[in-house]
Amino acid sequence: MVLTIRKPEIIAIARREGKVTVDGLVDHFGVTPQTIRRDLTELAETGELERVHGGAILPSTTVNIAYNERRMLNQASKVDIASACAKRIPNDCAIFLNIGTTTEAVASELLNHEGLLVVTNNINIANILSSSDQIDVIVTGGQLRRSDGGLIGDLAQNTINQFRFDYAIIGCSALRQNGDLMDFDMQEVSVSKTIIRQSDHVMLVADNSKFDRKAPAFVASMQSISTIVTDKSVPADCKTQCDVSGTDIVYASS
Amino acid sequence: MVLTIRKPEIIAIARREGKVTVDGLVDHFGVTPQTIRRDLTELAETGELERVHGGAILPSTTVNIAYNERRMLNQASKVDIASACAKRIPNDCAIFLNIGTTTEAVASELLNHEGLLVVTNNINIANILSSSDQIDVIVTGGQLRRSDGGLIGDLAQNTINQFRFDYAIIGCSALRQNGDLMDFDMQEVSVSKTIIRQSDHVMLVADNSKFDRKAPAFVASMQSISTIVTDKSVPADCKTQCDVSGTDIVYASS
DNA sequence: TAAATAATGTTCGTTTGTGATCGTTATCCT
DNA sequence: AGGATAACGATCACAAACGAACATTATTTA
Repeated sequence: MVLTIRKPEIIAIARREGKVTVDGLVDHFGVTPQTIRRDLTELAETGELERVHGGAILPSTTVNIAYNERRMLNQASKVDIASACAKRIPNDCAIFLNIGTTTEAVASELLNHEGLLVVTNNINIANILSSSDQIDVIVTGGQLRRSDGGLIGDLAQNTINQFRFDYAIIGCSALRQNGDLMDFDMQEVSVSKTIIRQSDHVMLVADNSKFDRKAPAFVASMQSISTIVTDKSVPADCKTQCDVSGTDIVYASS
Repeated sequence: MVLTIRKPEIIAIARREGKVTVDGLVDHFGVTPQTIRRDLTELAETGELERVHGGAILPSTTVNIAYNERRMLNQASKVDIASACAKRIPNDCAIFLNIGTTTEAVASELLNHEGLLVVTNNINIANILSSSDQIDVIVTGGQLRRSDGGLIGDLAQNTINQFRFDYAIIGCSALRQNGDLMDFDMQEVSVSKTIIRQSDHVMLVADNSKFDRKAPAFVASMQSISTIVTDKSVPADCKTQCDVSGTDIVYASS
């Protein structure tokens, strides 16, 4: 057993991207392929990764493939956004993390925070955060939606109602030009509304693609949002709306 | 103790960056590599960091390793027991799966059942069952216990109270010779009691090692158990008690 | 202030992770 | 299918990192 200093970062990349390549890690760490191969072999021996030709992947049992692919969408933007979001969250506070791939990225970025109480209705986030002993995780109950690991239904909502949060990190399916948050799923809408009501600061994490999408159900207007963290410049209409409602806009950069 | 000033800062850096290097700390503190090595060695001895060549990393995996080892204990017996248990559970019914490595094994064996509604307070079980589209999974809320993926606290109990189960599959920390189920954790005891109260059939899964153990908290007597699934023959006292209370004994065989 | 103790720096022999080479094996492409 | 190409694991040499022992400096205590 050798335990290299690169191990945690390799695991983090694998968690984030679902896989790692030898070449990618060579570029990332500036070492030879041989060294990376040794690292991956070790990680495979301890069962933390599964070795494949050219790299390694997450152990197959834990991953939902369709979901994992969606997770890869705009991966780079999501990580940037998540990182910017995590930087604005202090230690020792109570936060809620909602369903969504971007909020999952935020969870990963929060792993080095201390003294957090995190409530979530996303079982993937619970899995991610369970590796930190500095973070108390509370899971809302609810029916498990296999497509994305979300917990939905009355149970979730009732649980959320019992808490007050310093920060809520939420995503949305789509953002209208006027800054309205929209979603596909009615059940999620009522959960999101509850979260917003119970939180001092509401941070919306949304990459640029949300502006091109449509979704039927109204969640909230920009007025409810304290901060929006995104990757590229937001449409003018939305920016105006943010000014009116006093919403901070944070642009993530890599 | 040598480290008075640098220790908290080293830990802080490690938490923030996921790792520390000897060189980096040398620059940071303006001391010699040897001093840093001494610091890191001490931090490693107290388990606060894990030493690697060139620096140190966070010991993030320790909890999971401990649990994984426990899961492997008596693995063969557990699979046998789980298989026998799963065979006695029909399709299209509502069941509860409690915290425990053996109940996790049962979850794996249930993957080919159809039309099940499974409620669980074990996040690992939720992960396992999420790969079947024939099983509806409901997760109780609660605080996530990192050591075993259990969800505990009032939230869990309140959720369970809202359901009635055809079958409950429960484990226990120890079984007394007279057939009393015992547990280590008071919080789990009250959850288990609730489960038993809400279920038509209660199946206890317990490998033989439970008879050799002691645990302080009383969960239930054999009278509450409909079926006990185990691997080897149970002690005479316990068997008598089963006869009295009408508890079926099922011996798993591979 | 002097003695005692702890912390840090220095030196040196030892360990070990890394890179290079090479023969083998898996994957890709026609 | 079968050759081309890339990835792989084993082995070895080397340099960096390591720990032990001792010297030196800071800090505490009497």
